[in-house]
Amino acid sequence: MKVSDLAKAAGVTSETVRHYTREGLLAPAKDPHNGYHRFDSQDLERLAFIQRARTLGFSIKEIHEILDHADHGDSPCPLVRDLLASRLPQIRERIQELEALATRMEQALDAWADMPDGTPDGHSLCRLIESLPAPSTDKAASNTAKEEA
Amino acid sequence: MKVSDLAKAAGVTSETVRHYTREGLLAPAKDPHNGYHRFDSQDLERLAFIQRARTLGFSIKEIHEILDHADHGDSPCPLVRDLLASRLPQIRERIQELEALATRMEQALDAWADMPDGTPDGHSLCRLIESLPAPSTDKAASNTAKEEA
DNA sequence: TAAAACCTTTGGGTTACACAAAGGTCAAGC
DNA sequence: GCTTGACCTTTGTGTAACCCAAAGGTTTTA
Repeated sequence: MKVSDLAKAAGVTSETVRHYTREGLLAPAKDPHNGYHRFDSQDLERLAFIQRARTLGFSIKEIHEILDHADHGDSPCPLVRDLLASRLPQIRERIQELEALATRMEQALDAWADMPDGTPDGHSLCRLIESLPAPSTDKAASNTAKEEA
Repeated sequence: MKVSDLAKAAGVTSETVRHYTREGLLAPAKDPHNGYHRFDSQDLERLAFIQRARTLGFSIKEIHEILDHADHGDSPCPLVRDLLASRLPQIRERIQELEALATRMEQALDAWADMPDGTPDGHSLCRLIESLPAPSTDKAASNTAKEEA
């Protein structure tokens, strides 16, 4: 199989396949004649494995470790369990943060009715935002607004 | 105030202040003698505004737009409302995804008891992961495992 | 056989900073 | 006055997981 064949079979883009290949998660043979990558059914299984691991929240680097273990004949399962166990509370925490964020957003929208769209007057840019509680200046806390695309 | 003074007053790092300055969110005067940035109380207010906006999930680029509106004498409030309204459902969706992720992780951990830590045999890397449902190869769906640090 | 479709590698873009390096500045103590 | 340490500047690099464009070779197809 060529790149796009594998990509289609797994439901990802060719770019993703190339990315994993660059990162060493997939190690296809190369056709000596034209330099094309040649993937086989094992690569497809491996890619399916990667996709499943991604749905568990594992990073590419972690999946790399897991695959390395397996490639060395060691069971990666204990590693997988440890990673899951340590990641789960972080996910829960992240959910809490996002729920708090959603709540703040809703409250802000609800508060809209009670506040005029004041033109900035040098003291206020947008009262809606300025009426929020000040983010704690405490180093320890505050991880509230991490967003991704 | 110098960089670190402002940073301390707002509870952020000096690097963050410099970052916002580079990005144009803050526009301090420069001491012609030594090239040091000079921030005043308005910059502190502006920085506090930025922090509050961040807690609402706004990106730096969005905050830049909001501030530009205000700097031009226009009320940024309608913009803020539109951004909030369009972002909120995305946050809700993200929460759903993370909850589904947490559930999968828990189920995986629960399933541990029923599965041996098999050494990889060429057919199975880690049965725990391979027993997961296959990620849909459907282009439309599937955005399950976006993680950040 | 020529064009369409696909392959390769290389390099840049995305987010919001953190961090290191190289070099100038400033406050304090001796 | 001078050394030292703390702080300032700009510039460049790294982060996560890809996406996208460019330049140039290959394969397939009409």
